[in-house]
Amino acid sequence: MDINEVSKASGLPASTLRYYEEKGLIKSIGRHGLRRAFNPRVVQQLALIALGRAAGFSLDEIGQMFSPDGRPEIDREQLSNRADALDRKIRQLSNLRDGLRHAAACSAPNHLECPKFCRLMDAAAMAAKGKKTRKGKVRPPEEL
Amino acid sequence: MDINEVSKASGLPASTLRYYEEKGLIKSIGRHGLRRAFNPRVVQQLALIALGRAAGFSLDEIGQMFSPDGRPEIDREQLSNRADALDRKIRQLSNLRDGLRHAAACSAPNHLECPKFCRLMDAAAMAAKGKKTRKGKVRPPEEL
DNA sequence: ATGCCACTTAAAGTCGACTTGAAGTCAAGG
DNA sequence: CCTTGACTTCAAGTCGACTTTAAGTGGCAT
Repeated sequence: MDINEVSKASGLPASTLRYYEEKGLIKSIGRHGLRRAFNPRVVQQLALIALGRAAGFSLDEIGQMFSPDGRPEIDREQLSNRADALDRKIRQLSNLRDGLRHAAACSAPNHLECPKFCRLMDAAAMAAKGKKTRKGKVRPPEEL
Repeated sequence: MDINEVSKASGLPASTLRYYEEKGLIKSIGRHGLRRAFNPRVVQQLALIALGRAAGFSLDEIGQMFSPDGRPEIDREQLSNRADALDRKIRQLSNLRDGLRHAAACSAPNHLECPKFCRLMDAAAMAAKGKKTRKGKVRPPEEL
């Protein structure tokens, strides 16, 4: 597959594919002249990468989870830690969601005066507070 | 409260507070010489802002949710949309977590060949793919 | 009155994840 | 053979959310 085919199949712009290759997340299997040739497997790899991004992992972290040939082969403890981290995040987002849901329904003039809202928000905030002033950005990379 | 007190109470560095004020997310209620003076209410406002960030809102979006004086007057529909988006994300992350969990336990040589892993990953990927924006159609107001 | 120093500002820097631009290469069609 | 244009590289630019830095200010203790 040439880069354009992969681009179409994966939905990612060619520039991103070059960038990912440069970063070592994927690799091309050869060249036709200048042009990269990709193994079709790369498409599934890219799906996995997108998934990792969606889960909030950085490209570097993803690079460490999947060997460049696309096989997820990291030590099971790390895998398990990731799952735990995800679990905590899920719980936090759940509280947040409930808070938003309630805020949308509740008719208190000021949400800050609604005890239910405050309770839910406190729960969500609590989970967020757990981590020390890490300087990572919380903003999710892709809209899901 | 001076900026340092707010900083301690909120856990945010003073530089961030100045930045937020510059962006119009919070405002100081006066000056003592050069130094900003804050109303203690700002601490709760900051908690709300942190929450908004955690929910995936940008600072600009958050800025639009608060009336100029800081009272949350959020459009309920937007709130509800965001809750829905959060919900989809939570489901996706849950699948991902289960996938990781399984990968940590499963002893298949290559996870991509494990049907259970693939199934979970597909489910997670599906959630990501489902909201593909078709051109020509009005895009829903939410975007997480 | 003097000097400390926590605060101030404006501007520049950082970081991740890309995107864009300029300049070059080369397989294929005319 | 020559042009075309999709690809290439490398450098620089962008964006959001801050942080850092350099230079300045002014309340307060001495």
